[in-house]
Amino acid sequence: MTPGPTRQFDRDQVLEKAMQLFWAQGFRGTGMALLVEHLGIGRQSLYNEFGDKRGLFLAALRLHADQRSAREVALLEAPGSPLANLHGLCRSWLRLVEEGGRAGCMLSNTAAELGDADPEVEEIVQGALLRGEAAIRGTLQRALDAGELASDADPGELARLFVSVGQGVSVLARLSGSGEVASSALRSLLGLLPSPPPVHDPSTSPEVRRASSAESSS
Amino acid sequence: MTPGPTRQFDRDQVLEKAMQLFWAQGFRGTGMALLVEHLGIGRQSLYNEFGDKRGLFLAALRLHADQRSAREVALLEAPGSPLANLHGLCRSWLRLVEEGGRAGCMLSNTAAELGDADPEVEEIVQGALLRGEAAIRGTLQRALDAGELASDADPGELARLFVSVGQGVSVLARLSGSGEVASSALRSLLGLLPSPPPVHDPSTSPEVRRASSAESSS
DNA sequence: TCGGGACTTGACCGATCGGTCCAGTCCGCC
DNA sequence: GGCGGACTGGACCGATCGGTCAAGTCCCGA
Repeated sequence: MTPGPTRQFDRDQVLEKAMQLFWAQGFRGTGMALLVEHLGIGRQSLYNEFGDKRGLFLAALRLHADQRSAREVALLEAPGSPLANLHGLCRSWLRLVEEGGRAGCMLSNTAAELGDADPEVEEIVQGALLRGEAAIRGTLQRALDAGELASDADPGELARLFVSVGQGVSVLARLSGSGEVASSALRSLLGLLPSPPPVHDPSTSPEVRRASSAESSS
Repeated sequence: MTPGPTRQFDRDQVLEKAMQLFWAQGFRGTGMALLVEHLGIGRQSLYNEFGDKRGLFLAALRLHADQRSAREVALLEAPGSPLANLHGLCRSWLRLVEEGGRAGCMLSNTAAELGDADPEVEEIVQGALLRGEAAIRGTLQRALDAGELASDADPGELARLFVSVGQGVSVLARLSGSGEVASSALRSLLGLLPSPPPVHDPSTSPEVRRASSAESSS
């Protein structure tokens, strides 16, 4: 139970690599041999640590879900205009499509591959999506309260639309030529929020830039 | 090359069953043994007919893509209000979620499982999505021309939003508790089309009624 | 009537799958 | 210094994978 005397691998690092492999190739598409080869951990140690392949996958999936939730919550609950934060979220999704190298989103990949086959997998994916939905809904609500949205907007339904588009975009991200479709969809989604981003205070990190506004931030 | 003398199986029927199995369980999740067991065809005949497992899968995927495209085009190009047809399309998606039994859409499942691994698979999926996008865009354009849409609506971007939502919804369909999210998203998507369904002639099913001004179609 | 070829059947193949066993190594602790 | 336990590496396991072989059956055309 204690870390043990001569552990030669870093659990977090192993899990991170496993996540990347499962993410790119799916559960069934990633064999133990390949995992052992790339994880920097012996086969037996792997089984000691995670039980079996499914245990490793679940741990990797939970890691991904947590990372993703944390990132989205951080984006959405950043100080400043809630509406601008929603734009930031969509931009981060877009970045995933354009730079993510065809990986898409591990949650949607997993749902598609194993969604109806493994209740525990399903629970993790569902939980992450629900957390995301709640965060988006909260942000929409704050935007509504701040008068940034049309007064008849429904944060609940809009949030679910956001989640669906996010999942759809990450499916499209797995196809080589669909980046344009995905970015178009995100643009369209943002376009239906009443007001374009009313914010770009220089205090936020300079990575959030749109081509439409001045881009020499530094 | 000719159909042969004593063929004991129906190719279309075999392909249909294969499609359902691959649809539900994916390519890697469906073994040859199970296929042979459920397809009503001997193992060797299967290989004679389709070459190998991948050949069978490609044929099944093409069948699915064609069926889907045909159904969507039929829905969208039906006589009557283009806007009403778009509503009909979303309703058909919703039906897939509610009654589809966690299958989702084979295109999105396949994209998630094999999207970046097999160019030919990718081409089929992409082609089907592009055909769907084009059909939706055309319908939106007709709706625009008929004055059913706000004059500043962009059919191209809206169509891509539709496609993305459709894919997203079919991912959510694979999770047990997400039917509500999916239906909410579709409702939200429809809600952003400027005018609620201007059609409900008593001949169509009366399930989609929103509190709005009754308007008889031409 | 009698090949010949399409089709079926089921045994069979090597490769790979996920998972286990075990001998050996190294460390902290008494 | 010696003991015990955590950890390692690699041989090894049965099961299953996708795919093939070969013998047998049946119909069509000559």
